[in-house]
Amino acid sequence: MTTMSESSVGPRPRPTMRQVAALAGVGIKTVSRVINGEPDVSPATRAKVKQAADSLDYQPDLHAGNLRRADGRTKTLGLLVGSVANPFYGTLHRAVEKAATARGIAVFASSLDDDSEREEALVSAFLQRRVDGLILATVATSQAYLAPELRRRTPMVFIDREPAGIEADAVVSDNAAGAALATRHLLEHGHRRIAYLGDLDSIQTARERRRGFLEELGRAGVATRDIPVIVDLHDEASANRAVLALLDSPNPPTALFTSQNLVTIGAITALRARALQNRVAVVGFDDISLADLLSPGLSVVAQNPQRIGEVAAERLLARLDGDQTPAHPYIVPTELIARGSGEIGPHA
Amino acid sequence: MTTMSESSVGPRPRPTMRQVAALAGVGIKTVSRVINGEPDVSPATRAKVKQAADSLDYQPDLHAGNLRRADGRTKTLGLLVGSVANPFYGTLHRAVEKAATARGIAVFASSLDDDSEREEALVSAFLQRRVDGLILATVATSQAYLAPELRRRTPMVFIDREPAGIEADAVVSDNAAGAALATRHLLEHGHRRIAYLGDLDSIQTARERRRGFLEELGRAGVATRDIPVIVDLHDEASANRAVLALLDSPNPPTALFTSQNLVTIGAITALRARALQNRVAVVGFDDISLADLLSPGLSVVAQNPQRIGEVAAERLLARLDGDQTPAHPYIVPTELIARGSGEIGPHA
DNA sequence: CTGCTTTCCGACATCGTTGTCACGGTTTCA
DNA sequence: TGAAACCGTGACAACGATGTCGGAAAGCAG
Repeated sequence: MTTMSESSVGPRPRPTMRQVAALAGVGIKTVSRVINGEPDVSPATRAKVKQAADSLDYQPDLHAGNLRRADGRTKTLGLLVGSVANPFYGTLHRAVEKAATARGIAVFASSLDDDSEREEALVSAFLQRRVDGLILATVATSQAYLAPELRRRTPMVFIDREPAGIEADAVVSDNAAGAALATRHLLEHGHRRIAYLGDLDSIQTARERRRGFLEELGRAGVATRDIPVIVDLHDEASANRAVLALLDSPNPPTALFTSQNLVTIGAITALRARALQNRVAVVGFDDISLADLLSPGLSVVAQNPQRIGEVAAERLLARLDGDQTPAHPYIVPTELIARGSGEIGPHA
Repeated sequence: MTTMSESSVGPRPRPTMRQVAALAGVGIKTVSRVINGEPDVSPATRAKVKQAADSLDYQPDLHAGNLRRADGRTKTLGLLVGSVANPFYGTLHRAVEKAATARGIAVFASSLDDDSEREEALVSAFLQRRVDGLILATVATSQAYLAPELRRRTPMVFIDREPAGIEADAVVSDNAAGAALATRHLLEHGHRRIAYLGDLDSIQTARERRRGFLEELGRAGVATRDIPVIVDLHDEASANRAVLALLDSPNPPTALFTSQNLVTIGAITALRARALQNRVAVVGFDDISLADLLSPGLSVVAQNPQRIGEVAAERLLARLDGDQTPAHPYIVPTELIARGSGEIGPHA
């Protein structure tokens, strides 16, 4: 008895075009034409087919169609970022998604978490799903493994870091110029003893920022001999320790340039621990939400993740549309936002 | 002349199993066996095939295989969130992704942006790509349109808000209890005139939070007649204005309960504008990064987006593994984090 | 050497869709 | 009035893989 009632509401298999065709009393190709909005179907037939499809809740199988379709496009794109939980990449992801969705393209997103081991596996997962293009924030030392895919004309845009071992479009912040901007700002406020607190030196962007910092000091004629340059800080705790050590040293810096979010936060915490947040200047690389509500407000060199995402998506879509211009890097400018902490003068 | 050199490095078409088979001198089915690690292939043949596949950079087409495969699984899952740029959903996304990737499942993510018009279209895009399951933070007033899909046994887990019009698993924060928690905290610190600042009343979770607030006041025997309850605030600016108006009123509140991130920030900004941040207590719903670096530190009722993502993924994967238990809601507890702003006593 | 398993492998149909083509029926035009 | 053009439609192969099944070769017992 339950059998009967169950079978009446039980799981209906997902309908195929063939079943829609049978219900509408037409050939399968006609259904295909109606579903895809192709011409040469009489209005009456069209209506019949639409009704049949609706009554069965028919959803065409995009991938089956793709198998046969001439252009072979899956209307799908792969996005590899550091972590989808990182607001920087979240904003970037949103921008990419916006451009993609406008063209009916769905986005696969994956997090790399600085694990170069996973990079190739995740890309392979995208490729097996036949994405139309890739947007990649890579971390491995070389992207040469992508060369065959590049030869197959799979559009590929690198973000955040430039690729090594292959030639492909890249959209990156101007890390060196941004760091120089921050440095000049501190110099202009009278600082000479500016400490540099950097991320892992294995990261290309981290090295770029350090280079920008040192070069700006050089341009200003400041001897870099006595400048504390500390690298390989990758989290809040290590940055905190490093800054405390600096502050407690015989000749502490009058200003800090922190090259990354977590380092910045660790540094601020350390300054507060010594009640020096209003006496030691800080400029951080990368904006932080609520930075303006801190006291003093946090001055930063802000990247523009939204713009990076927009440009990357624009490049990828252009390639998909047949753009054959040579690959080259796109630089997205950074911007100095003064909120207080960077405008503190030097105190003996 | 260029023709020759170009053809040698020119784009090679993506190889198929058939081509790997030809190169290895075996049948196509044997290649299939090797690629999928099936038994009954001699080690010698296996090696030959592997080498051929490598030399062609063969990547199997997951979707073509899927068409024929018995279980019909695409190893793909759809995640619909408010916005991938929102850190709350970013964290949740990361947790879902982690569980999925561990099983070789890729994640499609899409942002809804409170646009109920897009909801059905985005779900349809997922369905046409034959995702194995859905995790959805919905916004439309009814999810009845998903009933046919539910009958087809497509696993589906709702997050953040419970679905309307159908029965399905849901993983949500305990909004009412969390609001009550915040309210009790303020009551215990002696406040009686607590203003409520809420999000759009059309949002289910916002209504729940308001209910929790009012019920807790009721339990404490506080007359709600004179309690300012302001709703339909959805951004920083409107919250700011509302709080300024309250502070300038004849009988201003001694404490604020803000029901959402942006509202909280708008409220804090308003308090600072009147230099009252150390005299009027605030507890916000939802944690904010850097909340502990503000002065006073911001007390909040924190949700646990990571846990929500974990539970949602666990439920979905269990359903994929055949779990048939009846659908029901899972409640993820909230937590009060005291950092200062919520512990300010009432000032006349 | 025969007959039986076991091992390894490939021919073939098939998954759900689209591209090609041919067919019957109107309409149009010289 | 006949040919040509067009419209609406469906039969069929094909896309790249996997499931089924049968068969050749090798191993083994009698």
